[in-house]
Amino acid sequence: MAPSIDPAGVARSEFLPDPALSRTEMESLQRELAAAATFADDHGIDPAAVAIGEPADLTDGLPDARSEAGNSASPVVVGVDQAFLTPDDGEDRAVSAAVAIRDGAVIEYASATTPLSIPYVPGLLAFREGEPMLAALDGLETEPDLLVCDGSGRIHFREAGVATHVGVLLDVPSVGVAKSLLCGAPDESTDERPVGWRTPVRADDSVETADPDTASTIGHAYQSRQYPNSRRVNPLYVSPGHRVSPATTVELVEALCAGYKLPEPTRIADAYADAAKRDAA
DNA sequence: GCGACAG
DNA sequence: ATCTTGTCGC
Repeated sequence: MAPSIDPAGVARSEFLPDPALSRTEMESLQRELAAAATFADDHGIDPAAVAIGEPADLTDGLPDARSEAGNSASPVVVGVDQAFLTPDDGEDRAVSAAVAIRDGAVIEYASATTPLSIPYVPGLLAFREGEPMLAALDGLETEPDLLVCDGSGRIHFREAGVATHVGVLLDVPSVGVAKSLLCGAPDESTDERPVGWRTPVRADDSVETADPDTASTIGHAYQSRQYPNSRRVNPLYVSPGHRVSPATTVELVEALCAGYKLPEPTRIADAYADAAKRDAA
């Protein structure tokens, strides 16, 4: 019997990592996830409402979490990232970090350490890191209005990258932010572009488009940072995870970047994951 | 067979 | 992702 996806995420266990799953099985599960995903706006978040003006100062530790910070009516953006514990003997474990931000301030942190069941395989990242990410998100008291994941969403061979995988299982709007391109082709060369520049990333032969008629732009290359005289920073590759369109995805990421290459939610989650890893080690 | 590949 | 010091350039 074919697995079906419950919008509320009840069937999520079927889409979590399982050492017994074959590559082929994982790939077909991804096709189901892509079919269940929505690559159009269904969130009601105005990018301007989540814009972050000042970057967090991470030189002296993480910012304190203030649960009462910001306007309680403002959208909550949650950044998720991971670090890894690799003992010489024994199993690898993921240290997942989730950081909830509202009006530019951190209102909550949550982390989780989870054993990893399968190795990293390009295209199957979510089956390695999805479970750990969900574990950290489960520890959050705050309900996310938007998830910002490390890695791709729709920019994926089967249009089901980790941002889509997690977004669909939780049925929460999500976007994927990757530092390198998994597949697809940018419309223009991405070399030496100024901050704010963007170009569509279109599906190429390596992408199985669920909807050949409308699917062409699966994400964007977006230049979030550049140095004054040398143009050597690579762009970000952003793509819809779930319930966000490609165009809005770029707008949201642009609003969440505050001077650094990575959007603040993932930048802070990255620092938090490293700190949590230190404590665990 | 060769190439290419998020974290 | 991770192993790692200094170092070149904002």
